[in-house]
Amino acid sequence: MSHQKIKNMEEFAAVSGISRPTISKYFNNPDSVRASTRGRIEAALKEFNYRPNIYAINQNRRQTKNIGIVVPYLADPFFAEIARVLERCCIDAGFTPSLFSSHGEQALEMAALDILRSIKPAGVLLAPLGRLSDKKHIEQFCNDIPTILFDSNIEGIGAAFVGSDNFSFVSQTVEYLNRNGDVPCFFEMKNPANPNANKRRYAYLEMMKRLNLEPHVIQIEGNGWQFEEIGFQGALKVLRNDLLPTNAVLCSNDRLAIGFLSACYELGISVGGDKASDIRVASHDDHPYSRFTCPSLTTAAHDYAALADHALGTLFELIESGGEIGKRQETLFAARLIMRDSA
Amino acid sequence: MSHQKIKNMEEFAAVSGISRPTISKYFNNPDSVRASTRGRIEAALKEFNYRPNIYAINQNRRQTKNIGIVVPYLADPFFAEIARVLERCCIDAGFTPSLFSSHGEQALEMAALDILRSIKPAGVLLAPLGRLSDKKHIEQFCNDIPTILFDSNIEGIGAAFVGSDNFSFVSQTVEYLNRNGDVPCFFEMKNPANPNANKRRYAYLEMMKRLNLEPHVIQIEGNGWQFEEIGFQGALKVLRNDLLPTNAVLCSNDRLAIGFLSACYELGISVGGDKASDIRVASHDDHPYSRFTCPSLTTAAHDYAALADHALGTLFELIESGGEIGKRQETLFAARLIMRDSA
DNA sequence: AGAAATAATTTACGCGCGTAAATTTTCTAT
DNA sequence: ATAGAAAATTTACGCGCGTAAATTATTTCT
Repeated sequence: MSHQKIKNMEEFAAVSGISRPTISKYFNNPDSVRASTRGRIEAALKEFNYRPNIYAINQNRRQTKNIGIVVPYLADPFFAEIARVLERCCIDAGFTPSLFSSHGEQALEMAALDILRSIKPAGVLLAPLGRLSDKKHIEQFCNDIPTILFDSNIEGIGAAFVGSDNFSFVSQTVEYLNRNGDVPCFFEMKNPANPNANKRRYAYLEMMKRLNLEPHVIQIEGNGWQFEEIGFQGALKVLRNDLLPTNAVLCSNDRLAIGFLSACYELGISVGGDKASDIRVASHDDHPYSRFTCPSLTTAAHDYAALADHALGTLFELIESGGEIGKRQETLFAARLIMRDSA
Repeated sequence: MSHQKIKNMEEFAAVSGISRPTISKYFNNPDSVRASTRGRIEAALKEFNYRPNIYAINQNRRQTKNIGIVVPYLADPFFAEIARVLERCCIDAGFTPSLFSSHGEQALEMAALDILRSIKPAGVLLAPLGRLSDKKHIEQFCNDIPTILFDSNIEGIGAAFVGSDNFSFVSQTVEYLNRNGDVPCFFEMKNPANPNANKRRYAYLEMMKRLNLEPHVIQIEGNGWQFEEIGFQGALKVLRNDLLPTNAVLCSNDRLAIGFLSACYELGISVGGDKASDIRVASHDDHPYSRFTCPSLTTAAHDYAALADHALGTLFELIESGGEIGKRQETLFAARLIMRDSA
């Protein structure tokens, strides 16, 4: 049964029989006080259930223990998953993560950064919207607050970038599709929001050149983050008008592919890696649902854990070094090919 | 070009030529100062770009402007979507939402509540894990902080509950499946984490009784929040062993249905509302991807906006009334049937 | 045991703001 | 123009904690 309600550190110091500055020291770093003292404090803590006021702490500390995480679109399971891993790592490292989603809108990305500013985070992990981002706004933010960009790069902005090696992704899928003689065409949005999309197109073109094959890029209309719908509508148009130049389709990302497969199904076009199927489809990202598409989707997987580890590791270095980390580094992680039924 | 950096409200008061208490008043409520004064403050604000220190504000205010939002599993697009709507409403109402995901784990749900405690939110919207929740812990939290439960009810806990009328969901889908003579069987997890699952089963049984049909409940193994995988494996087992009692399957939720459809595809079982198909499948939730399954999924849709509106409306009332709102109310929203190709 | 090193205590100030009371200024209505 | 109301100012205190300096107590080592 816990005793009277403890109001502040002063009172807690009184009931625990330890001076307030020592209590304060303990909460900053439990190991900074003698073991016997620590024991007495923790005993009192059990009995009285006191927690320091986080606002008073953060007002006075030079640095908060907050880490901001901003993703462009949280309803995209890819970002939900990466956010989950990042949050966990932050907590394990003794930081308090704050998660924000830009929901695909520039205004909300800016709003998220403004709120982040106000909570004075020790550091921020930002996956920018990409093309829609207000780069000046982000640059100003990065000048004031230690920030590491991930997933979507903006040249020269942020202390570092951690993302995917898009060439690794595309080279593996292209090679795989081509392994038994199919010529892959590339299916993407005409105006992709995410710069990875452009990198993937370049990688596709480069790979086709290396393989001495003629490249075919199919660019569909559509804006925003409803990629499945965009892929679906785009695929309907392409398939109905028989605009598919080859019988192997490489989608820029899994969400487009989900729409593409849905359109194939609707039109009665069989998809699969076997000879009997009309076309083969592969993609990139290993979206959590790519296992459950019909047919299951052959794709290239991110290493979520490695990406999260490295991004946070770099951020912690940055924080500890007081915001100086030397030259801006870009780290890219390779893909792992996931072979399923669609190709 | 902005002038020198303003450090605090004192300095901002100096450069704007207005007294600090008036500035403070302005930030608490811009309409509480005379229009001419407001104009001068906002002019200075443009020029100097000052923002009050949020920690100092929250330390001294009786109430923060924070609202906590906790969902059980953010990688579930249903919760991602509802969180998105809730966040938006909070911001529009002048509050600062903080989003947390329990990631399907009791420990993380408790951790989220503990962090929420520390930021002393004006109110909290909590969608509990359900069966996995530590009810005592949640109850204690609700005793201290104005909290409204949503999606998943815990009897008697929280100031109010806002959720779905599961009978409305199930009655519509059952009736629809039965409209041309099919007898729907009910496909669900044996140990569902979410209490809605149980309500849906009861609703199914009740509806079958009313229609004078024999009910068939298929309960599959599996734990956790990987519903698609659980539905997929469960469906494989059921379909391979020919355990399907009828040719119309009503899944408890769309994520299970996504797995079910994937299994059907893999086994070459045709799904659809037409005569030629082997079975019909329907479900509940109108998951963002249910439009893109193969075939597209007939389901019952939530009214996200109404749910969010009402939950936040109730929370604001609760906050304004100082935590007293009278009797605990439970509000349930009806479903809207979405007819697609799977049934 | 005593000296040196380490840890805890006492004392005191400051962080940036909310807020209350008393006073002065400005506005509104007659 | 003048009284009364409304708004702004002045003054002052407190929130809960970080943190620094000086002092005292405790531990560690020879």
